[in-house]
Amino acid sequence: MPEGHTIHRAARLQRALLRGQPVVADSPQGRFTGGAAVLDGRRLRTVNAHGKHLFYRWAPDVTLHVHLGLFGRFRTHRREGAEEPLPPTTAGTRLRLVTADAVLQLAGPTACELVDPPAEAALLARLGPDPLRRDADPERTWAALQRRTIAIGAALLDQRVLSGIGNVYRAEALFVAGLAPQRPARALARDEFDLLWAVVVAMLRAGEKTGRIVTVEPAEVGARSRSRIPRRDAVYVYHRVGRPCRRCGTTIRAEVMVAREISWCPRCQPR
DNA sequence: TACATATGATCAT
DNA sequence: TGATCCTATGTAA
Repeated sequence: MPEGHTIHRAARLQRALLRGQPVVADSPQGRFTGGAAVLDGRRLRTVNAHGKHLFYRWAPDVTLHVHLGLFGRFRTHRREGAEEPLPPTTAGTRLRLVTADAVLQLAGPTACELVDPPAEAALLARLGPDPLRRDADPERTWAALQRRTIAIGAALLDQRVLSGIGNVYRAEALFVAGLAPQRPARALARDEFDLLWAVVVAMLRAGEKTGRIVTVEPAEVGARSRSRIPRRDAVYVYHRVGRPCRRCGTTIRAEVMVAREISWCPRCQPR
C-alpha cells in the first residue's frame, strides 16, 4: 500500500518492465476506455515519481498521471513473448498495458488521467519537495514550516510542505526524531528539523529498497537485517496504541490529527 | 457472508 | 469537519 516509497519503487520497476516498447492498452473496467485508446500503440519513454504521483511519458507526446490513493494497486506479469496467453483480467482493472514481455494492470486508483502540460504543471506546483528525489530542497520545507501555525504531525501529512509521507511514516519519523506530534511546526529548532529531514530521507530510501515499511533498527528486535523483521515488529509506534514503547516501555498514546490517528511515545517524544 | 478497516485526497459546508 | 470515492484483506459471525 502506497506511501512515496511504493510509488518510486513502482516507477523504477515499471521503467525496467515497459520502457521503449509499444503497448497494447485497454480499460477492462471501462472507466478509462478513451484514455487507453490514446495510449494504445505508443511507446513508453519513462516513468517519474513525485511524492505519491506517477507521470508516464509516452511517444508520441502524451503524459499519463496516476495516483493510487488509498486503494490503488498495480499488478505486473512477465511474459515469455507475444504468444504467451495473457493472465486473466482482475475485476476492476482501470488500465491494462501489454507488451511482448510484460503486462501491467492498474486497479482502484484515485487518479488515472491524461494531462496536458498546464495541468501537469498545476499538479507539480501543489507538491512540496520529495525527499526521495535528487532535486529535493529541504529549505523549501523548512520555510513552509515557519509559515504554518499547525502542529508538526499535521504538517508532515500536508503534501505541499513535503511530498511522499503518509500516515505510517509520519508517526515513525516523529518517533525516531524524538518529536511529539503536537509540537508547533514553526517552533522546531533548526537542528530538530535537520534531524527530522534526515530521518525521513533514510526511512523512505529503506522503504523503496525493500518494498516494505520497516523502521525499527534490526538490533532492537534481535534481527540481523531489516528484511528479516516480521511485520508485527517492523514499526515503533504506528498502530501500537496501548502497547509498551519498544525503547522505554511507556504506554503508547494516540489521538486523531488531520482526520487520521497518530500514535506516539510520551516519554521518547516529549512536548 | 458480512463487516470493519486501511499506508489518500477532494469537495462541500 | 464530515461525506465521499475507490478495493483488498483480515476477522467476526
